Amino acid sequence: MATTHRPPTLEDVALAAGVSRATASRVLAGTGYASPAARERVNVAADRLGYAPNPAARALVQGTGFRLVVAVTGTAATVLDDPYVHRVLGACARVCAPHGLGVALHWLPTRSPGEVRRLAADRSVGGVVLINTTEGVLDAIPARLRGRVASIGIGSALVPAFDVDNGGGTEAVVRHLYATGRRRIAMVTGPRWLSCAGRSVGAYRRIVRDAALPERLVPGDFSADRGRAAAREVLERWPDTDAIVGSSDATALGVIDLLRGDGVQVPGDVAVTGFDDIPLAAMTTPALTTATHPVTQIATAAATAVLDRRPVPPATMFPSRLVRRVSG
Amino acid sequence: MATTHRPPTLEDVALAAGVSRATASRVLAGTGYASPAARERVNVAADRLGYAPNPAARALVQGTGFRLVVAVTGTAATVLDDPYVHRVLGACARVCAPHGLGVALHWLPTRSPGEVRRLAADRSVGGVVLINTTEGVLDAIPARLRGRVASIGIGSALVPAFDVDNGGGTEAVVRHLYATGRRRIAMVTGPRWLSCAGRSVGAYRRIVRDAALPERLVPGDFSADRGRAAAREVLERWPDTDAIVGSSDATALGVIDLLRGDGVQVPGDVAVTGFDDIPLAAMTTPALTTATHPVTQIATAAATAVLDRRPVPPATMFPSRLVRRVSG
DNA sequence: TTGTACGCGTTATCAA
DNA sequence: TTGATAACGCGTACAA
Repeated sequence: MATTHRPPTLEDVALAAGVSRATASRVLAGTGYASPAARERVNVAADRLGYAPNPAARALVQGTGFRLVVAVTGTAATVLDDPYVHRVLGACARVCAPHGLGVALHWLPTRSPGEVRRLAADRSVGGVVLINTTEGVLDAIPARLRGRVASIGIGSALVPAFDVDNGGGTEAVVRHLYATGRRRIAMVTGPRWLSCAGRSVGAYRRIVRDAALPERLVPGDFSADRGRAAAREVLERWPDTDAIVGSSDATALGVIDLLRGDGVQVPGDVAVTGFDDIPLAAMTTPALTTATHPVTQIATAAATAVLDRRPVPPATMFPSRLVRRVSG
Repeated sequence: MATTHRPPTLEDVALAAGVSRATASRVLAGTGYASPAARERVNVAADRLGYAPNPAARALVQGTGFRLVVAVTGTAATVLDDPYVHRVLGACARVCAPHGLGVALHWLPTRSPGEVRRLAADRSVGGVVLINTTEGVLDAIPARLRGRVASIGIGSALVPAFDVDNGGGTEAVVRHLYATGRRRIAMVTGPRWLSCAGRSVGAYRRIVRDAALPERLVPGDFSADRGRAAAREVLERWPDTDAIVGSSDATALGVIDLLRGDGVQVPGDVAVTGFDDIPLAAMTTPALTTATHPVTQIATAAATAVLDRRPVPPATMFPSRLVRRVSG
């Protein structure tokens, strides 16, 4: 009873089942031949002993890795401080837990897409989940990683995509503004290099064009500070604007802050919408009208695809759903 | 050039340095004897080859683990969805990265403190960072984990604590309210089982007693919903209250929401303060007066203590600093 | 269908 | 001070 409780090894299981380690391994890994009888005995023994394979040993022999790396593309390492990234990391961690794997966080500089090769060369890396990735990064991914990479955002022939229907979401938001009487709708865009942001801009342009509304675009970068600056720019260039579409909730909050500071009523004078539905979008005053995205679900799906190594469709789209609150 | 780029192993380094694997290991691990000459040659070779030890192999032979587990105590697994937890996870991940380790997320049920033993038994666990831990959990930690556990919150003889000076922070907040003329100050507490919340309550009681103010305590649980309910309770029991101290920012936002819904001016009629300074506390209207905490720094310190295995003081306190904004 | 034997990269033990 | 060598737990050719 006082003996140190060494976790059961494959050897223990094999011994208890009366077979060789090799047979036990084949049964548990589900690969190779094994008689039904042996199969049964091994499974029972493993269950009884509470056997769990040692990921370190497995990683060592297979060179398969024991870490799932969440790799974030961005211009600076500060992208790793983003709450959204942390949320994805958390979801991945929960998927990894039952496999005995850990997760890691890695910055992929926008300017040197080849950096991803270093990840691929690291034998301790079991898989990679890409965030905010670019085509440059996707192109640099070596074939060796095939089946062990997934992207939250755009994908490629090698990399399955798990993405939000940004275009659809933006469309829903803009249509909603139109439906509630707004006719001079401006948009604060996301960073130019991010293609998912491009889809939002595309949707916006399409709708205003079809409805013969003026196109009013101001560059942004998802930050609240830039939102403030953008709002000022909008006010100066087009004083009659009656709605501003933010490309992120932080952007929208920055916009609202500046507007109210200038005595502009929200949503009375100008409606403002966000994008993403961060936890506090519901708590602000006025509560933010925005589009909500199943971030945890998406991250879970991406991580699962990487860990299961089963064939997945090249692109899985997740809905972006309008959340009507007060601001717009 | 087309050869697959196998990462350098210890063997490669030893070969390049003209010594045996054993010597190279001793030099690189910093343990055991080695002549200055050999030391030099090995280090140079390792640098040139860009050698990094394979954590899987190391974990296998030492049984030391390749994952840092962030273990969160709470009544339900949903505590793992908390943005604060994710932030700690992110900080730990950044500390782990250079060591080639991954991080994992684990729920420790409040009701069964012994659960932590399962973590200790898992050989793949290199270390544990505790969040919101209880004395029950601390007591259940086996000695085997000594030096590989750190706690963000309370500690024990075995477990060094990395904590925010909650008492000091709450004191600063309440004193600030007093200094700005508030005399009937209520407090919405945190969950009872969390001892760090207890320190805040203690600080509050001490101050109101010393200043001969009425003590007005309402139980909370850090959530915005509970904040709303608590605010209603305060309004009913003590209608002349002129300040409400929230034990978290979410609580404060819930309080503000209900107050404004009832036509109570914030901070005109009632001042409201939060605690933690979450990213959006600065963006709400009115912007939240709160206490800010270096969460990332704290998590980094805790993770570093676990990974470095160097002796650390039993308790390291981090300051809680008042942030004066608009709400109080 | 099963078992033997080797290798994965590292650390630890021991003899030289 | 150094270098063989034996583990660590697992997967897998290869032989039986």
